[in-house]
Amino acid sequence: MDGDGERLDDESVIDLGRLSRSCQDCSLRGLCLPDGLEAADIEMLERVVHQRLPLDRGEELFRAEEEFVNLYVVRSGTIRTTQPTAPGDEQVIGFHLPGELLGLDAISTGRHQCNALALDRTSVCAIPFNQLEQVAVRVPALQQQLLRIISREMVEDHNHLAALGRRSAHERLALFLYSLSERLERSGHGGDQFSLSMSRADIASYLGLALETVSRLMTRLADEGVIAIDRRRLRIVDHGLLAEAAGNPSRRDCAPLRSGRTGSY
Amino acid sequence: MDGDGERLDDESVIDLGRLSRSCQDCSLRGLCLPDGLEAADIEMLERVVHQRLPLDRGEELFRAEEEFVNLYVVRSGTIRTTQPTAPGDEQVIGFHLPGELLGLDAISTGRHQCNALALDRTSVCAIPFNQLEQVAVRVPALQQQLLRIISREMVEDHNHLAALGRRSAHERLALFLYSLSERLERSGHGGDQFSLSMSRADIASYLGLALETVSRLMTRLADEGVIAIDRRRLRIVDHGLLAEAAGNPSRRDCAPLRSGRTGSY
DNA sequence: CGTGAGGTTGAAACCACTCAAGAAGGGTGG
DNA sequence: CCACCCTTCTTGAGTGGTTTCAACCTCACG
Repeated sequence: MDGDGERLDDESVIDLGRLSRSCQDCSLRGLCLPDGLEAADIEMLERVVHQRLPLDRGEELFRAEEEFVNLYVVRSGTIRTTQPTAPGDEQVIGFHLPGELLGLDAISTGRHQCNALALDRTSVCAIPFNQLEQVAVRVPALQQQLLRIISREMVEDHNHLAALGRRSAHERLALFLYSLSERLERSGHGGDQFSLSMSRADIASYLGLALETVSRLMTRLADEGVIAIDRRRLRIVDHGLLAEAAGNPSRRDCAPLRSGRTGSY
Repeated sequence: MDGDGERLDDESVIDLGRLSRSCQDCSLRGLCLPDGLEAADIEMLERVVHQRLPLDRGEELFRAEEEFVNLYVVRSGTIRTTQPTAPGDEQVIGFHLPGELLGLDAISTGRHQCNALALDRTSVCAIPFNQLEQVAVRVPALQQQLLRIISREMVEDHNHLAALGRRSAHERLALFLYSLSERLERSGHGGDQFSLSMSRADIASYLGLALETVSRLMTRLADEGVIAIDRRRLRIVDHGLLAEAAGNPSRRDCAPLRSGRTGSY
């Protein structure tokens, strides 16, 4: 409940000091709100952004129904957002990787709509939304950037909807791994080999499948030579095969990323 | 289709004159961008909004990949948006009823991401986005309202995702009819009895089901005394039963805050 | 070295899909 | 006005992909 407006104690500031504390220097600058802004504008933005204490695996960032105070940007780690459906049951809506904003769906009602939980040790920047709006009034470029980001989020939701609507379980999982790899690469991690921060149950919920189905298909993808998987450690063996299994998603993706070399090496 | 920048000829202006031509007088004011704005601000908004010639059933408002020029608000009728998936195949993403904005997902890339097609004779207001942004710079309330609307759209997408992820076909259809009824009522139509502007195939695609399944379940809902249906003419016989079949969606919308323990992960 | 959470694998059941045929409008031209 | 066609919708039968239920494995951790 509290925590949103908390002060950072000295210790944590020092601790975080090793990370870049300004948006200017942040390695995620190009993915985040500052993208496309002038230095002077970024400076105004910086003044309202503050870093939270890192969350441990399993800690909650916010819960549905809580008052909406901050938007958050993931700096490192992973945040899982879930939508409460029936009491005791929740649907995974998304996984938020470094550079990605979350909390946008709370703007409409002033209360969070979903639960946000750290799957890793995760650090985030908090951006008090009303302050952000005030800066945006004076910095049109920021306002535009905010809209662009929300719009991009919407496009991703629509792609996800299309996947849940028409694709087979096999395709869904392949598409999930494919886009996860792309996003990780974008945020600076190697996209070829990484560790899944989410459980099979999380993936299953996200893809609208049963946990066991995800498990089975994961081994099937491994058998097909598409990936190599050991518990949560994943390596993409053949990008071409993965793209194929995912239904060649490159055309649907908006970002004109260089198409990955499909070679195995 | 071009048409985005077209001028309204005299005839059409006269024709449309019978409808309220200003946002101030518009019956949808409370649902649309002007909601919450001062009269003076609405006036500024009005200056950039213009009405399009009504679209006939089956006419396209825009197509994916086209340059993004306008946002649109539905005044009357229905617009269906679809996302191209495989060549020759598309997934229905949403149905836009009077008072609802569309085109928001084009902001991110500057190109439309989906096809928008009129299911009825449909009239819309067009809002050139770059002009809207300029007005928003001078009218903070408009900027806030725009964000609120996008955010609301996002919440609806998430609800839809949750429905596709976990719910049975029966529940999905019930939920669809329930929310359709609610939205129609909100926009001034009677929510008890209305005509479905979309085909069974459209509904099926939207819900991630086969056309035949929708047809079967529609008659099943009728047999259960939930609805009465004759081709596209639909009447909701028992709201309580419908809500129940839909999984009591009202509780999710305004559930009281439940302060939970932090997640046992 | 037990314990438990997370993951894998198997067998059976089921829901929704596919294929297929037929019914019911709505429109068009004669 | 009727015959015809075409689209849309309904209904049936059979199939299959996914789920469910259940047992077992494996590793991390106290």
